[in-house]
Amino acid sequence: MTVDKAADQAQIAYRLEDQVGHLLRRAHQRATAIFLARIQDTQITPTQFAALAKLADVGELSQNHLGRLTAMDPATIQGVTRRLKARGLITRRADPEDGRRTLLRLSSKGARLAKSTIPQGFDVSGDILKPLSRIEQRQFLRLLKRLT
Amino acid sequence: MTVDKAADQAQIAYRLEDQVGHLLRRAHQRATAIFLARIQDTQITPTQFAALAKLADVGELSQNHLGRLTAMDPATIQGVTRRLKARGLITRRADPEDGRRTLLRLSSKGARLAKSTIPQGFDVSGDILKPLSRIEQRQFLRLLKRLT
DNA sequence: CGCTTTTCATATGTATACATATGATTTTTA
DNA sequence: TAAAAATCATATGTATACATATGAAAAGCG
Repeated sequence: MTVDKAADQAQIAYRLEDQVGHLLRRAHQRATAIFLARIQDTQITPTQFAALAKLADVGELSQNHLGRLTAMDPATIQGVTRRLKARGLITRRADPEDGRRTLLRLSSKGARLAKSTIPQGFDVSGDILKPLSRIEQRQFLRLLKRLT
Repeated sequence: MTVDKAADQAQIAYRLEDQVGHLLRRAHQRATAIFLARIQDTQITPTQFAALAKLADVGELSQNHLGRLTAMDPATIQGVTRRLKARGLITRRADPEDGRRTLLRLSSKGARLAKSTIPQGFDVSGDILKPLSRIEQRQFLRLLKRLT
């Protein structure tokens, strides 16, 4: 509102380069590129990695529950888990207590991959934040968390 | 390196929720959702809006140049401009000075849409940053720009 | 000037991301 | 407890995002 008025009154130009949405999109592109460069030998994507890491952490989960924990809607997590299953990284079974649910867990192959890849996840985060000082990194993460 | 070592030695868990890549992905999802909620009547996406805003700012541009200015690779900007053209929001012509290039500009309809929508772009940015104080917003933008 | 390299736009294929619809199942509620 | 509402997984369609390949055209260079 105030911003809008100011833009009208003072003829402030809309500079795409200064808009937070555009900057978030670019930062996300860069983060994805850094991830893929680091992890490339496993042919795993950031979202697939997120699913594996969460399963490694929590154990068995229903598909939609895993989606919620990794910020993927049902349609997206369905595709991600389908590809992980096709690669033999996870196993599926019907939930004996809820006929709607499918329970997912890491296969032994998936568990091995998670174990060997998760350390690289720390490196990826370090690379992404490398342009900032340690103090700035903490500041940034603190603020970023409030915008999710 | 140091982070990695610390993780190995102290058994620091990999918490997806704390990783900057995951947070950037979620923040981008939220930003997109806020944009779409604000702009929904025009049926314009954030990237389409970025292209329109840039054309409104600069005037005529080659397709790949527009892509560079809006952070889209050639394949992506091709799809975006194809859809904008299909909706009559931009016009295309061959570059008389370079046979490889296609020059793009806003149609009168596209110019009208840009003019009426850009003010809402400020509101979108404001909504995205709303969880932060004014000072935190400036801090965040300053740091975010260095991670693009 | 000819040849190599680069750039441009397009095309194809894979992978998110999400809206919407569907059928099965569970939970809620009247 | 029967009907309504919600949840789960799947399916379809549109839109980024990018790798890779292609043919045309321009730029670089020896």
